[in-house]
Amino acid sequence: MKVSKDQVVENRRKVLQSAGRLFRERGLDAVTLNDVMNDAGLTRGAFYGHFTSKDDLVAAAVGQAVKPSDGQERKSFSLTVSDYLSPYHRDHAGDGCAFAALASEIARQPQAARQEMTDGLKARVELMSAVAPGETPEERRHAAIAAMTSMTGALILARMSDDPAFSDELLGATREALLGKAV
Amino acid sequence: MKVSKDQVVENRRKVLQSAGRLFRERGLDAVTLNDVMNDAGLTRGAFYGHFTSKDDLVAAAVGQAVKPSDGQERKSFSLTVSDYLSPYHRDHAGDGCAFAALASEIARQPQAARQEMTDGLKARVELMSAVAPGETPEERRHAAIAAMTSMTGALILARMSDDPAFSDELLGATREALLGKAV
DNA sequence: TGTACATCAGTGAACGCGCGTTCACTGATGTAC
DNA sequence: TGTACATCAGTGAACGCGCGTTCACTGATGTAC
Repeated sequence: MKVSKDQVVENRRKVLQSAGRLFRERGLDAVTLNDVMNDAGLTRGAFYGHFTSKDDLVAAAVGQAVKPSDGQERKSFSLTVSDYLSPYHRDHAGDGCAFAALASEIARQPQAARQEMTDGLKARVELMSAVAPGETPEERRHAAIAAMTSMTGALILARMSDDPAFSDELLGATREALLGKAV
Repeated sequence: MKVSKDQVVENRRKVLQSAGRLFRERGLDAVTLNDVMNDAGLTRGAFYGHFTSKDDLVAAAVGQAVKPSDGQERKSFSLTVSDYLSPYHRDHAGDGCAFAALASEIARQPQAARQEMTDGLKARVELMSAVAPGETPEERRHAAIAAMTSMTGALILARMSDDPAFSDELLGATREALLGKAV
């Protein structure tokens, strides 16, 4: 049955939110359109009213997921790093960093999704450059990039490891390298 | 038709090699058993004489792919980092680092594959600790881990980026952070 | 404002395809004598 | 060493399943008067 215009907007929002969470939790291929639509409270057939294909959904969901949430840009460098490399973040991929959860798969996706994620990463580097250590803007930007690549790699490898102590060690050693032993 | 015992061993080796390369190039889900067997010069039906399932192949291929090749352990720290973060490595995933290519997907695979990769990562950290900078063994081990997480993250994000200049910048800034500006 | 009707978002069954997996068969290997 | 036959790695057709996608239909919305 037809629904109100507001409901259409709300439904699309729910689909994108469900897709963003499920993709980050289980990966792109393991999540079916049925999974996404049911999670959003709709049925399979309604999908093509909102998106033209699964690829289209992936690109839109990634674009949404890499958009920095409010408040993120206000955190200090050391707090950003500590939160990112926390066991909690490792164990909750669904509402965590989209780069760590999806970058490998997005690398093999069509152009649209890659561009969404690339733009999101550039924006994140910009934000982080404002709080990263360094004397000059160039130094701060490079420190921001190095921090992003370190954190993403550490989270990915920590999630892969099936040995909890080793997983913790990966996070800890990476945090030390970025912040020094004191923190 | 039946083949000689030597040929059986050789065929299994070829299948593992093809799987390792194709998985790293295209990801686990995008590679079919048909792809792997054809690449190895065999047909689909022969697969189950060598492995019990695709999951079984994934675990075996990962175990093979993370085994350090000869000569790798003899490289200096700075050469290891420079080679790893090179555009060539970024653009040739098939015979490159299995952690960067597959860790995200292996995290969602059954126990066997995760354990193979975790053991491979532990071994790699050990090897790298021998050449990593630091005064004490603990410092060198932490430096080795920090280098591994940085390099893996940088390669993954550089492969994802659809902007070549930005991709190069990710590699370069990470290399500088690990080796200093001089190198 | 109230009513009649055209619109169209959502439903759920159906389709086609490609995948992992199975299996009856083939014919070269390797063993028993 | 030579020969007959049992073994079994590989073949390729077939199966069943689940996926992305399509479509005829439904019924609430929102517009025209």
